Amino acid sequence: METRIAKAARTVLDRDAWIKGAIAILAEGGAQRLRVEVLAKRLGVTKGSFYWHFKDRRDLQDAVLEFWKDGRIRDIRKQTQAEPGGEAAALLHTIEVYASARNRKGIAIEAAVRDWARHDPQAAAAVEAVDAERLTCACRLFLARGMAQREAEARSLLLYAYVFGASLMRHGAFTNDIASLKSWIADLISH
Amino acid sequence: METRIAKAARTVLDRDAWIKGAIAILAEGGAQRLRVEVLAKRLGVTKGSFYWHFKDRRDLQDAVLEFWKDGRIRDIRKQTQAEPGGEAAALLHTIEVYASARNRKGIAIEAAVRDWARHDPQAAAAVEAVDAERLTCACRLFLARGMAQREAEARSLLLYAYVFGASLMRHGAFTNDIASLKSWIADLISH
DNA sequence: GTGTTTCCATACGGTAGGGTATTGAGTTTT
DNA sequence: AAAACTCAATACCCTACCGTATGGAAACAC
Repeated sequence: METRIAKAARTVLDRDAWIKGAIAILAEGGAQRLRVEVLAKRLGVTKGSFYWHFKDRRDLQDAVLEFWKDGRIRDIRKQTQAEPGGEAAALLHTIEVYASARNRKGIAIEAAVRDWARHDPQAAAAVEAVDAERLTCACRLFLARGMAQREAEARSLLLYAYVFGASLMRHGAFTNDIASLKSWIADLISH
Repeated sequence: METRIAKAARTVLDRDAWIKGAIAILAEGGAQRLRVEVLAKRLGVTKGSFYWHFKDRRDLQDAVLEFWKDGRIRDIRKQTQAEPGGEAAALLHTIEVYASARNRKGIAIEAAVRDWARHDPQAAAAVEAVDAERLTCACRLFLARGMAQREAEARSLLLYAYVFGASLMRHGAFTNDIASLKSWIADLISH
C-alpha cells in the first residue's frame, strides 16, 4: 500500500541526480566551485548523504568528467551524421551550435572543463578525447566534400579553435554587426 | 654611509615585487590560486607584510589586472607598428607569438585571466580592453593592405579567436604535423 | 509484523585561508 | 643620538570546506 501523505517529503537522490547538480554548479561557477557542501546545499540535503553516493570529492569529479565526455561524444556523432550532400550544412550547424547564445550553459560547461583541464590530468584526458572525436568527425565531413586530407585536417582544427576562442572573447569593439562578421567567418572556414 | 654587511638579509619588498609574484602564481595556478598566504610564502615573508602594501586581497587582484592590461596593450602596439609593406609579416608574427611554445607563461596568464573574467567584472573589463585594442590594431593592418572594412574586421576577429582557441585544445589527434597545419591556417587567416 | 537495506542528519575534527592588531626590527630623517 | 618611518613577524579570530563516525528514518524483503 502506498503512503502518499508525504509527511515531510524526504528528498531521495541517486548518483545521477548528484552528478547533474554538479554539472549545474560547474556551468555557473567553474570547477573550483564544485564543492561537496555547496552541492549538498543546492540539492537540499547535507553532505552526510554525499558520502554515501561517492567515495570522496574526487570520485564526484571523475563522474562529472565521464558524464560530460560521453554526452559530448554522443552529440558530436549525432550532429555529424550528414546525409550525402548535406556536409556543408552540417559544418555550418556545428559552428552555430557553439556560437549561438541559446546554448549558454553548454558553452559555460565547455569553458569550465577546459580551464579545469589546465591543472587536472583527468579533465585534460576528457578534453583530449572529446577534441579528438570532434576533429575526426569534422574532418570526415570535409573529406566527404572531396577535400584533400591535409586541408580537411587544417580546417577542422581551425573550426574548433575558432569556435572555442570566440566564446572567450569580450568584444566591446566591432559591436555593431558581430552576427554578420561571424557568418562571414563561418563561410570562410567551411568554404 | 652604507651598511653593506647584511647581517640577516631581511627580505624587503615593494608593491611591484608583490605584483610580479602574483603574476607568476596566476600563470602557474590560475586566479583561484592567487591567495595572499600562498603568495607571501612564495616571497619568503608572512602575510603580515602583505597587508601593509595592499588593503586586501581584492586590492592585489586589481593591481594585477591593471599590470596585465597595460603590458598587453603596450605589446600589441609595439608588435603592430609595421612599416608599409610589412603588414602581412606583422600579422603572421602576431599569430606565431601565441602559437609558439616559447611564450608558455604569457599564454598561461592569458588563459588564466580569461577564465577569471568569466566570474569577475574587473577581470572582464581588463580582457575587454585588451581585446578591443588587439582587434583594432589587427584590423588596421588588414586595412593597410587594401582590404574592405568588413572583411578586415572579420579576419581580425577570426585571428584572435583562433589563436586563443588553439591554446585551449588538447590535440592528441592530428599529432603528426600540427606545425604544418597551423602554418596552413595562419596563411588562410592572413590571406 | 520483524529485519535489512537505503539514504539522510548531526556532530565532530582537521586544514586552508582572509583579515586584524600588535609588536618589533631596520632604515631614514632631523 | 633620538625620533619617525618602513616593512615584516606573531598571534589571533573567523569562515569555508573535506572527511568520518554514528545514528535514525524510510522503504523493502520476508
